[in-house]
Amino acid sequence: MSEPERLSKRNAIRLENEQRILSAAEKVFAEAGFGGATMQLIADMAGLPKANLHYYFPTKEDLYREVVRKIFNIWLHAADSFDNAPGPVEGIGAYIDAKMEISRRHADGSKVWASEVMHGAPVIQDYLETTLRDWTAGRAALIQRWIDEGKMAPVDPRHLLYMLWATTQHYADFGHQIETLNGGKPLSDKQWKAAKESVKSIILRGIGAL
Amino acid sequence: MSEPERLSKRNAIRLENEQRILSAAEKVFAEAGFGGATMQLIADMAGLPKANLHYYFPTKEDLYREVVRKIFNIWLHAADSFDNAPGPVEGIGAYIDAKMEISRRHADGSKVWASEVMHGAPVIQDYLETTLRDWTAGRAALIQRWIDEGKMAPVDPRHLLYMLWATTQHYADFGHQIETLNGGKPLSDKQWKAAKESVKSIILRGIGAL
DNA sequence: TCGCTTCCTGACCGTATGGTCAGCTTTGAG
DNA sequence: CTCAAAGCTGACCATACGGTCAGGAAGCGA
Repeated sequence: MSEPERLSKRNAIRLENEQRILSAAEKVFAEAGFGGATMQLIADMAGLPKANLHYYFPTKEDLYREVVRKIFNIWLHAADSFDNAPGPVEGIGAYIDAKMEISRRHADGSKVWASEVMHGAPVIQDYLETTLRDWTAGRAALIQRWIDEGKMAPVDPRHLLYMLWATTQHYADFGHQIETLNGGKPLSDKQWKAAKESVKSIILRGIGAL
Repeated sequence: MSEPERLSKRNAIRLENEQRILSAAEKVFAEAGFGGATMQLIADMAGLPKANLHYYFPTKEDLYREVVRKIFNIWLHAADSFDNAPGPVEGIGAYIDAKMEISRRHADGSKVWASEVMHGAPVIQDYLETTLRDWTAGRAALIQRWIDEGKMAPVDPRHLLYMLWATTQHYADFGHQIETLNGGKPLSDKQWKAAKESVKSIILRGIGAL
């Protein structure tokens, strides 16, 4: 995060293994939930002995917390799309694009995040009350400004944000359902593009920004 | 389901206990997920000895399956709002109302459903491939008809349906997040009404039906 | 009342899981 | 080259969990 990290063999090994473990954990937690996931399965998937997992992450909860933290940061970063936008069409449009891309590229992480929140956010409640609360207040204010400037219809900024989160996240969390309804096949590139366009056009028109 | 069920004391006891168990199970599964839920906890919450649970529902999976089936039926029933509607404003509007009400009244069930789908629908895959697929095809056709009749803009019916599911379900599944962002308090009656109106107005305007 | 069925439950069991640890190997600074 | 620190792991442990079962209590048709 801060230091450039001299790449000694030790550091390389550490990074490599942590990465393998986190990656495997994300998948297993997404597929089975926290309670259903087992350290043994994560270890197998990472190609390491179980005891080695506990060397890097002392407890299952520590590992889980790290996975959640990781996706939360990706999630927050998508907010950048919002900034420096002259109006809702660019800002919200870019945000939808970014979040749809996250749903596609980080489907497992998204599921872990959804699961965590659904179960009452036992390990990231503090993030919700600080970082997320601030983030939300900031964006709501920005949306309100756009409304005041006549760039969009007077909708409740909070509910608009919830709608953005819901619609984009849905393509990850309910991906299996969508896939089933798509004849059992994952959405193609073309279909993903169509999904993005659908969401954008309905919402942007819905808030009177088009 | 079929017989009027003579209400002998036995039947009464059976119904009462099954209800208590299903109700407790819904809550526990929603809070902890399938893997994290324990029969002991469900038993305690239902006020019955654990062995009694296994008398009514032989395995944890049997119990879980029943909980999922129950919410799925409620979910499907909301579809009735769609029917006999002269156009999208009435049909989709009523559907949003119905699904928002489900999110409010059956938040636990909604979470269980979401969890089930998120984890690949291990126990209700067949429902997705039959009942849900048919349901979706029917509604998509209805929406297409409305488009052809010029009652709304030409949007992709599938993605519109996904959007309806996502936005309404969000208020149940991510209820904890919304509550946190609402100062830690559940949405009031007034706020729920505002949520419904926000969703309806954005979507109906978004599909050019207003 | 009889006798069969349903309902109920404490005690028990096998297993899987999260986690520990002693002792090994590898790395790299001095 | 030395040796302390970091990395690694097979074997092990305590616990908690899903599920079983023998045997008792309650309901109820005849």
